[in-house]
Order: sequence, then structure tokens, then C-alpha cells
Amino acid sequence: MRLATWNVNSVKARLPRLLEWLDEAKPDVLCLQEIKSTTALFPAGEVGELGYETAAHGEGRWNGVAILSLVGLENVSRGFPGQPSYEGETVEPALLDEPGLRTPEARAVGANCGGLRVWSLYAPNGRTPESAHYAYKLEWFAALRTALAAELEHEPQLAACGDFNVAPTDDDVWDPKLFIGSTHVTPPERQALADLRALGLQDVVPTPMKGPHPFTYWDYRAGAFAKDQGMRIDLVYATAAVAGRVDGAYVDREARKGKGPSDHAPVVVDLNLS
DNA sequence: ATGCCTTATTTCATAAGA
Repeated sequence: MRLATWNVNSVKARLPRLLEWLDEAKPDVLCLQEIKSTTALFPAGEVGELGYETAAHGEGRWNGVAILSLVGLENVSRGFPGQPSYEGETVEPALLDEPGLRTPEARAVGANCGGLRVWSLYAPNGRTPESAHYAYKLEWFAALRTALAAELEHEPQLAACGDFNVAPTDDDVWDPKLFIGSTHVTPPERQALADLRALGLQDVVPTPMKGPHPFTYWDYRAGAFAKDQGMRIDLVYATAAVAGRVDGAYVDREARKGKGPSDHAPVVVDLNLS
């Protein structure tokens, strides 16, 4: 089974490249993040022509996740139990009773695909360590840990894939000195990843294909991709039963090149599942 | 040090991303 995860930064803007990539890489299961589309407007018909079933979970302008599968798509979960809503200082108290405002953001969708329990996850950015968004990010990870712990009681083959918005180590950012004081590298964020690994999930580190670091994200600005000034924040966290069946894993940096790319590259994991 | 790009939207300006 070929499993992949890709933050596409708008499925609408990326649709030609998504279809091209599906046709070329032929993942059996693809987790998408930042679809920036409603569930209804996801181009399920277009990917369906390539044989993919779709489980989309979107909200419109921001966020949004999906799973595409050639090998079945069952027990779809939109969001996870206990997933927090953002209730930061930017929400007017008088609006807190508005329907929808406190609905959890579309940051998680799960499904069973060909014997594998798959999650497509888009962690909150956090903005700055002082921000309410940062506290929300840590709450989100804590709730995710609880939800995954419950599933792991009965799902030995599970892969939590997506844009975790945390670089696990200093080797996962192009210049650690420049990230001092920034989100994505703080000890509490890295501890949140360690807490997920403590559930028995293993970080499936991909091969970079070029250069020493398997970065998965490069800023659009300042020629960051050409200078390989990136970060590894798109991760596949797999149970031992899955991680022990990895035949290979790589970052498809070709997908970051050319006209109209996402700022993230896909991570591809080949599994030899029983 | 923001914002050297890019996206979507209550669009010709803003919010957000990481």
C-alpha cells in the first residue's frame, strides 16, 4: 500500500497539480490538508475519475482536510472526540452563542482504508508562543492524544498523517537559530509530539531525495525552496505494526517545483501490510 | 524583522499561513 500526505494549500487552486500527481505517484491512500474548501465543493468527481473515493471535511476559507482512497473508505470520522474549538480573545463574547462559531475547525478526518486506520490531520499554527492560538494548539494536541489513545485500544494498524505544524528536532528546521522564540520548535510543542509517540506511534522519517534534510515545507518567499530553507512539519506517525512494514518513504520534492506549487511537498510511505 | 508569496473572501484590502 502506498500511503501519502500532502498539505495542498487549496484544493481548488491545486486541482490540476493534484490530479497530475495522483496519476503519477498513484498513492492508494492520500491524506490532504488545507483544502480551503467546503465539504460540498471538494472536487470528488474529478478525483473519482481516477478511481478515488473521497472523505472530505471542510469549512470554506480556512483549514479543511480529506482522505482519498483506492482501497476502501469506511468508518469515516469528521473531527475527533473532545476536539477543542478556538475560543480566543478575537471572538466577541456576544457572538459566542452564534451557531457555528464554536464548532471545532475542520482539522481532522479519519477512515479505515484497506485494513489501515488513517487520520488526516492539520494542527493549528499557533502564531506566536504568547498567542491564545498557541494555547489552543497545545489543547488540540492533548485532545488528539486522548482520542488516538482510545482508538489504539482496538486499532493495531493506525497511521496519523498530516501537517503537525511542529518540527520534531532542530535538524528539522533549516536554521534553528532563526526559530528561537517562534512556534513550531518550542519545548511544549515538541513534548506534544513526544506524547503522541509515547502512545506507541513512530515517526516514519522520509528520505529527502536531495540535500541532507527531509524538509516538507518551504516558504513561498525569498527563494526559500531554491535555497532549501525548509522545515519538516508534515509527518506520518504510525503504530509499530505499520512502521515495521515500511518498505520506503520519501519527500516528493518534485511536487514543490514548477508553476503553481503548494508550499508543502507530499510525504510518500510504501507499506507492505499483511 | 516582518511578511520578500499565495490563498480566499464580506475583494482593489485584509487575514492567515509557519
